[in-house]
Amino acid sequence: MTAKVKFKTNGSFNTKVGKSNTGAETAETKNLLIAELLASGQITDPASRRGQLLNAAARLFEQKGYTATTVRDIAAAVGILSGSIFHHFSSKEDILCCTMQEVTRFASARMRVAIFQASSAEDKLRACIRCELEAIHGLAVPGFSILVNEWRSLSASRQALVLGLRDHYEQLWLESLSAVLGTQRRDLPLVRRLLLGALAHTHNWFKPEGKELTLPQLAEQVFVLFVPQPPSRQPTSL
Amino acid sequence: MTAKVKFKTNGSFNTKVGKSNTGAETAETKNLLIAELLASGQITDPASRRGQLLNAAARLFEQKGYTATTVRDIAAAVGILSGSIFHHFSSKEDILCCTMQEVTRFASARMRVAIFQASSAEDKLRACIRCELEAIHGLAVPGFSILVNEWRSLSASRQALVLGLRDHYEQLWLESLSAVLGTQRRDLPLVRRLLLGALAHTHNWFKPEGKELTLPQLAEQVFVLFVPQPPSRQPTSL
DNA sequence: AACGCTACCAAGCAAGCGCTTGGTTTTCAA
DNA sequence: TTGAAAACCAAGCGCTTGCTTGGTAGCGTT
Repeated sequence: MTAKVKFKTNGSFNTKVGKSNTGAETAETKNLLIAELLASGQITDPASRRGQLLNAAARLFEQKGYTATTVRDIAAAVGILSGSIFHHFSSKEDILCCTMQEVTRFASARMRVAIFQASSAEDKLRACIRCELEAIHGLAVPGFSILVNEWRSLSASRQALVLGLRDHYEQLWLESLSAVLGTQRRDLPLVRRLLLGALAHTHNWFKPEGKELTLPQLAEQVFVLFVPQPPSRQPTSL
Repeated sequence: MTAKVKFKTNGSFNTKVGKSNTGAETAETKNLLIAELLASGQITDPASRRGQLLNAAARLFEQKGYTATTVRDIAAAVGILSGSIFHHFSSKEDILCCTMQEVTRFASARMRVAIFQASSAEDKLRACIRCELEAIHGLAVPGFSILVNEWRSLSASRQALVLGLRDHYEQLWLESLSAVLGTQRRDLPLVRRLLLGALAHTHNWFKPEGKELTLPQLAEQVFVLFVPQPPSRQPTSL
């Protein structure tokens, strides 16, 4: 279950990165990431039928919601009939569960790489925030928002399957937070939950294509708000 | 549309309040609030059939979700048959829309009273946070969470109906925030959205009946985190 | 007493749902 | 070339859904 996956971030991903440590990864590094996950058996080949179905499901569940998406929709998206789906998945809920698992694995790996590429502790946290925002708004991890929105659609037993993978993701956050806010702070889990909640909720109001507030700007604003700034930078009215 | 409702908070609600300005209201003040809203025609009489249906729908939508709740469920909850519902509402979506409107009106009025009862600007903001948390976790405003969770289930035209009422609610937040953080801060709308997002997300992890972290404690933690504290209270490692 | 109105019941319709079944095509290794 | 497994189609089953229809009981007004 808790397979010990040693991800090869040693020299593969930090080659093409220049000075912008908190920047988004290139398309090449993304493909490299997918190849790595594919080789380690963590995700399904997107070229296979099963992979096509999972990608289509992720997109449809994100757009229309789980219950509003029919198995006929998913099947039609890849050009097969609805009945044929059940040669790949045992049920509709199974599709949702598998989608969530692969999305979680991909998002975790992506964040791990982003943290690795950043140098300072502050930039690592910035990378996390930016990573999360990009995922939430569909710019990097298709289907990421269903992890929040469709959680209730999953039965308790299947929730447990995804929850195991989610632990690792949240651990990455905790480490990044503690490196900036200090390991002795006892409210780190609380801060992490509030921060992730604030980020998740941007899904309802922030539009990344807007010119007024770009995603990197939003990320920096969030960083400034959650991390106590040194008084030299902070304009105080006292 | 934007009816100017002059709520009589002059002397009705601040009589029974002692020193705990950020505390929850008593059952009496809640009933008074309902009576006021009922008299001003903002909500339906909970004793009427329509009111019973709206309350049942709010509870069921919150528990099971909109699509998972059938009109037969709602009808059975008040002891009538499913077909009879459509003498009170035009459609199932109409039920959701009306529920959201009344929930929004009630939550707005409740927050207005809480703000009024608090004295200092800091305590007014604390009251807002506590109000929101109590609403989110079903302790004060049944059906409040569907405003977030089931927003997508509403068509755009009906969303507009609820959105108009929501504006007022968010205005209350902005005023409370600006009174504490300063009116000159230009990121107030952003802070409000991040704060509301963080609070909304507590729905997924915080359990108000837990002994380890009570709701008032959580509210205070959130307040401390979002409002820059004076350096005397803030333990700095520098 | 007759009326009209509201609220409700009993029954069911049309549509859509997840999923099954039996049979056909495709794939690919031996 | 052959055989078997995997992948898929065509059809539809059983069920649930939101909603409709025709009729009726109750109630207050005139």
